[in-house]
Amino acid sequence: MADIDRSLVRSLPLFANMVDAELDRLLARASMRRVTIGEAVFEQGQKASQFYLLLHGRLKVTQVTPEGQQIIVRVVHPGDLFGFAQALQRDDYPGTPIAAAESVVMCWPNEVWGDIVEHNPNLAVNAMRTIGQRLQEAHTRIREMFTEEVERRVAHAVLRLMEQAGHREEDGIHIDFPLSRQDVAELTGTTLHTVSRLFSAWESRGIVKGGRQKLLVRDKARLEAMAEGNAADT
Amino acid sequence: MADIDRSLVRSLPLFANMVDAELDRLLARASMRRVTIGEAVFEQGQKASQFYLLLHGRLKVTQVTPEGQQIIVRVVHPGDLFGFAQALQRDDYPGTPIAAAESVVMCWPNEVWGDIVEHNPNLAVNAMRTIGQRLQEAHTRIREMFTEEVERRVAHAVLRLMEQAGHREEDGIHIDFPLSRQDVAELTGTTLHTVSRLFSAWESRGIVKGGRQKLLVRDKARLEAMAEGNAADT
DNA sequence: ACGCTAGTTTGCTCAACCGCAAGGAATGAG
DNA sequence: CTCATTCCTTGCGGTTGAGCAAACTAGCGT
Repeated sequence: MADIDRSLVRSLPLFANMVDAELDRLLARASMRRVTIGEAVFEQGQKASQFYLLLHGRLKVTQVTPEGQQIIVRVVHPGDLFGFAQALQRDDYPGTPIAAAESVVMCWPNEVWGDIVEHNPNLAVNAMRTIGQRLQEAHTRIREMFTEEVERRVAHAVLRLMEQAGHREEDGIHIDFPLSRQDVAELTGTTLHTVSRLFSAWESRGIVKGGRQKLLVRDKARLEAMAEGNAADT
Repeated sequence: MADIDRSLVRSLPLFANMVDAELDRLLARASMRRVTIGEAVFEQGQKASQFYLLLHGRLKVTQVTPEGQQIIVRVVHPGDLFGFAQALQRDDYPGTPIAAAESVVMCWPNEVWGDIVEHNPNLAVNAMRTIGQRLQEAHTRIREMFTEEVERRVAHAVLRLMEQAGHREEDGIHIDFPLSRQDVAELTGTTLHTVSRLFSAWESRGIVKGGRQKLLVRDKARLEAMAEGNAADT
């Protein structure tokens, strides 16, 4: 297999305090894979044999309920680990990561995980932090679901996406990957109808500008005010 | 400080593969504390200086929204770690654990955590599994919130409590700690009114038997059927 | 350039569930 | 034993947002 360049991953916080030699040893065992839009990296329920790192692109992790309803559990951004099911004491993958944009992932066989933890406790600590943050996020989301109305939830979700995937443009901040109304609905626990209505209302007030699988935030401050529940008139 | 007996914690999965000497060393640095009903072990937002293990009793971890709404993030059962905020890259506690029953907790100063991870990667791995499971749970809950109606959510919550804190009795399974309607509401994201109504309806169908801060599941099968969405007639 | 498909907008209707309000039972304190 | 507190029950509107249906449009392939 072709060598993988160190520089690809060196800047990631996950590998921040790892010496070069160690890093190279890790990369030697990795493989890479391109994933095209709409393709799944692996499938929910499938036996977990590898763990992954997203290098480039964007993934949405979906789960399907027994009744067939689909929801988006989270969005994977470049630099995030995902699919490390065996670290979580289960042998199948709990969700399906689908490419929302052209993506490149890196992966290792499960056995490598044990070695990493043994030889490089630092990395283990980092990984734990990552999971911890994810847990925080999940709790935040639960709290929002419990206590907030749809409009505020959607506002929060958009703000979060903006932070994580926003890209400054001339007339606002653009979310950097194809994102349909349906996606936002599945992220916030509503229907695409409601999301569409909300976006329309916001657009007429000049807060955002929508498009097909596109979203541009023009007035971050007003959006934040709405997320905090300040009755948004005008 | 009085020595803490090894047998107290030996049976916990968290310490499963730790040698006696190591365990003793850990216990030597621990302190213990009794918590009475309604008392908080620590407060949300407070600076995190220690991490904890619940030995006996039951805690409900609450969060308060900026608007003052309270929700129960999770229930801590004996043997669970909690309040290990610094492992999650934050220096304050994200929630307030309140004793729902007379409880006994064990705690260590934060510095111990680093030592543990260094000297005993096994424990770190176990801890990570714990967090991982918690993340799973959170995702399950999110999915339920998104897709299920109140009745099914409450059914699920009750079933989960039953698994984790159920105690076989003559005419059903009793939930082993004081649990008000309000608590259930805060666990499932509804109001106590709705919960009360549901319990009444269930009781009249012989599925559960309620009481003041008490709940007895008489017909687990029917409850499960309801949680799965099978229209519950009769 | 054309049609096709997937994504989007919008209107209408209806049920679930919350909020308010008022009364009722159980537990504990004195 | 009595009172007070806390928890629980139940009724009644009112809203929110889901569900259904139908038209619209941007972009893609041929």
